[in-house]
Amino acid sequence: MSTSFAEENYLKIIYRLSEGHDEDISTNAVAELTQTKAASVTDMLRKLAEKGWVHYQKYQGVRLSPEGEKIALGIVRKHRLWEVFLVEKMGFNWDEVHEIAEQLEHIESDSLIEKLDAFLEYPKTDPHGDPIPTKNGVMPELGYLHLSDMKAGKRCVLMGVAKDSAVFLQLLNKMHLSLGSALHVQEVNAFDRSISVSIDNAPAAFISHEVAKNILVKLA
Amino acid sequence: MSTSFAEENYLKIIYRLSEGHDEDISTNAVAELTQTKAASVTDMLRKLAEKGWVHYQKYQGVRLSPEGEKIALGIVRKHRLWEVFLVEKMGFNWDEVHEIAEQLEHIESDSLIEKLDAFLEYPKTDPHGDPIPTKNGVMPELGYLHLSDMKAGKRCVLMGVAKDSAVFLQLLNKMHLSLGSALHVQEVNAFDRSISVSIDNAPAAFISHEVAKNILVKLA
DNA sequence: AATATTTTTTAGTTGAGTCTAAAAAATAAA
DNA sequence: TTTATTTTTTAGACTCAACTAAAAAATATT
Repeated sequence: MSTSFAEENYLKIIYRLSEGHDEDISTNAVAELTQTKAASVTDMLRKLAEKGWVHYQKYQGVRLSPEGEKIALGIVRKHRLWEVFLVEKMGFNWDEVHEIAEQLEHIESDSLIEKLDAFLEYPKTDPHGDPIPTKNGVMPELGYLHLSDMKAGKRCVLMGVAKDSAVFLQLLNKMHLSLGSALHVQEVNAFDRSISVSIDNAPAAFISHEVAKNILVKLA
Repeated sequence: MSTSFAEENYLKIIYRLSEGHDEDISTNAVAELTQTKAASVTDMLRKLAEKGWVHYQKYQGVRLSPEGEKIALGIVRKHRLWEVFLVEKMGFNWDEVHEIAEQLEHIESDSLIEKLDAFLEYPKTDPHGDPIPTKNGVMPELGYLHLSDMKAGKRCVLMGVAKDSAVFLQLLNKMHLSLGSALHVQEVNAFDRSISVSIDNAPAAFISHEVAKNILVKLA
C-alpha cells in the first residue's frame, strides 16, 4: 500500500513521540508537531488505523502498529541519510539541514537510498548524533547519557543532541560545542541546576540545565 | 508567489512543448504529458493565467509568460542537475534517472541547488546531453543536428538524445550507443529511411529513422 | 460527588486538483 | 457551405487534507 506525504509525516511524528516509552500518544501532542488542529489529527488517525498502521481507539490515544513503525523507520532512515549527505557532501552546517531533509525524506526510491547509503559509506549516525535505522527497520540503540545527569568531576564526549531545532544548534555553535567536544564537568550549581563545564580544555563555561538536558554524551 | 507541485509540473510541461517553435500549445498536448484529462488542464491553465505565469485565452492554446518561463527553467535546471548527480555520483544508468529526478526537481532550496551545482563541478549538460539552464534562467543553445538529417559519408559524434524515455534509452544501450559514440553514416536506405551506420568503427548496423530522429549529433 | 476545565471528537466547510458527462467552439469533410 | 468530427470548455461531483464551531468525553478542582 502506498503512503501519501501527509500520512508519512504523521507516522514519523507518532514515532518520534513514542520513542523511549510505551504510553499511547495524545491527539494534541500529534497536532502540535504536525502544525495542524486536533480535529484534523482525529481524522487522520482514523484513516491510519483503517490502513492498519496505528492502533487507535477514540479518546484513548494512538500508537504505531508493527507495519506503521516499519514505515516510520523508513522515513527516519531517509531523513537522516539525507542529512549526512547535506552536511558531509554539500557543506551545510548541522543547523541548516533539517528543513531540506524534511522534503528529501519523502523521495520514493529504494535503490536511491541504498546507493546513497553506500556513497556516504554506511554512516551509523546523522550530523546530530542520532542513529540511522538499518534498511531492515532496526533502530540502533546508542545508549548515550544526558549531560544534565553528569556529576561534578566527570569527563565525557559530546555524542549527540536530543533536539535539532536551528535555534538550539546555533546556541551550541556559539558555545563552541559540537559532536566530539571533550567535556569536563566542574560542578553542578544547585541554584539553577546549570553546569560549569570546561569544553576542550578551555576555561569553564556555564551550560543551563535546559541546554544540558538536550546534550547527549558518553563517558570518556 | 509560491508554486505547488502540480503548478510546477504544468509549467515544466508547457515549457517542454514550446521548445523550438513559437506556436501556442494545445490543451490536449498538455493533457497528454501531464497524464490528466483535458478538462483538468483547462482549469489549471485558467489558474496559471491568473497568477501571470502563462498567456491563455480559451480555445486559443497557451504559452508561458516571461515569469512562467523563469519558473519552468528553474525546474528544468533542478531536474537536470539531479540527473547528473544520480548518474555521476550514485551510479545509476541514464535510463533509470528520469522518474527519480521528477521527484527531486520539486525540492525547494536555492542554496542546495547552488551547492549541488558546485559539487558536480558545474556541468553544462545532463546525462542525456540536454543543456542545463543557468541559475539566471538562460537555456544554453547547443546547436546539435539530428542523425536523421545526416547524409551518407558523414562522420559525427553522438551528443544527446531528443527523448529520454527508458525504453528508448534501453534500445540505445542494446545498440551500444551512448554519449560520445563515433558514428560514420554509410548510407541512407530509401525504402524505410533507415540509416546504415558504423558505431565506434564496428561493422555497420541499421538504425531506424524513428530512432535516428531522436539522436543528436555534432559533425566530427 | 458535583462542577469546571481541558481534551477529543463530530459535523459541516473549504480549497486544490482531479474526474465524468454534456455543451460549445473550432476544424475537417462532404 | 452545410454537416460531421474533433477539441475545448463548462458544470457538477469526488478525494484528500486541512479548517471552525459545537458537542461529548475525560480529567481536574472544589
